[in-house]
Amino acid sequence: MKLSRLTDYAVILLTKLSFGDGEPASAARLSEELMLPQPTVSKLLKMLTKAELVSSQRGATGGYVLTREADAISIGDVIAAIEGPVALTACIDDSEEDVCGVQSFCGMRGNWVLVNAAVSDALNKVKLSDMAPAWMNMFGPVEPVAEKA
Amino acid sequence: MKLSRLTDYAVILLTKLSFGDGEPASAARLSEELMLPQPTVSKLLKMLTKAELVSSQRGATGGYVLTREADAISIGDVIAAIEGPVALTACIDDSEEDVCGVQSFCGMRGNWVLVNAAVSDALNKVKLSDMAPAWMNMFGPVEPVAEKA
DNA sequence: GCCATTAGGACCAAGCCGGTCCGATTCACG
DNA sequence: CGTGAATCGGACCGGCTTGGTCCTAATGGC
Repeated sequence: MKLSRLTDYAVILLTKLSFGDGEPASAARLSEELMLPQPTVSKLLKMLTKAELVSSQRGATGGYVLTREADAISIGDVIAAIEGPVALTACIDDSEEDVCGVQSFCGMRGNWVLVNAAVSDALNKVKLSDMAPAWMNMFGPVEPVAEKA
Repeated sequence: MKLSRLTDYAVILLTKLSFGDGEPASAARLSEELMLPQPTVSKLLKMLTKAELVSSQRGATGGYVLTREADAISIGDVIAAIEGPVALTACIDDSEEDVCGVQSFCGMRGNWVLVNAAVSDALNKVKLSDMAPAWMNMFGPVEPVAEKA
């Protein structure tokens, strides 16, 4: 039981953004500074935008910014944004009625909900701000990239 | 974020076994009574055996039996047996050092461990016995299958 | 010795994951 | 106000893991 690397990256991305100075950070910039594959970063930012964890600014000086404070974003939010809602068993969250051919057992699902809630709770307890340790300063808060000219 | 159907089936299987009378239940029998695909059931039982959640008895009157009481088996155990240990991020559990090309961020993983522990804990709190509601008696405790003759 | 049952492998189809691309949109600047 | 460059946005694709099937060998009861 593990979660995808995308989610891992997403947390890193958001953490990085939380150290920004409010100026929109471009996908290219983030990818470079975090040493992550560029297209993947773009895709992630896209997902996070759709989940409204970050807001996007198009155009020349565009980029991405967090929509909320780092302590208002939980790991559960990120996971939900990237991997979909936390639904341990199939027929928990929405629709999908005939997914389980074994309707007779669906009574058991009631108990799954408990497990589900427990996990979600655990996931939501940890905020994004908790993931950023001191060493994050290593990267410096968006220092001017002196490399092009 | 969801877990595989296999795990779901595994829980059903184990729950069913917990209602057995101690007599080994064959894979074919279980598959029939639970209306689950036979080969899949076999595969699952195999996995569960390897994880030592059930013990197998070969030969003519063979079958599978739980190795422990239902209240001594947690959902976390089952998940670990089917989907591998609960390791949310890549480089948490064992070896695999160069999996994350971004070594510099591994400091963040320390916090993942917390999340990991929280989830594991939540998963281990729920025992197999908690998943078996009253209606399970519907199936009856291994009543003689009167259908062939 | 025969039959039922598990053990363990090889094998295959489907779906998701991770990654790459190109087009649509917006702002800066002249 | 027009041009252009830089940005986001969505469509596309290969590859790998997952879910599921099958067959053969080993084992124990009868």
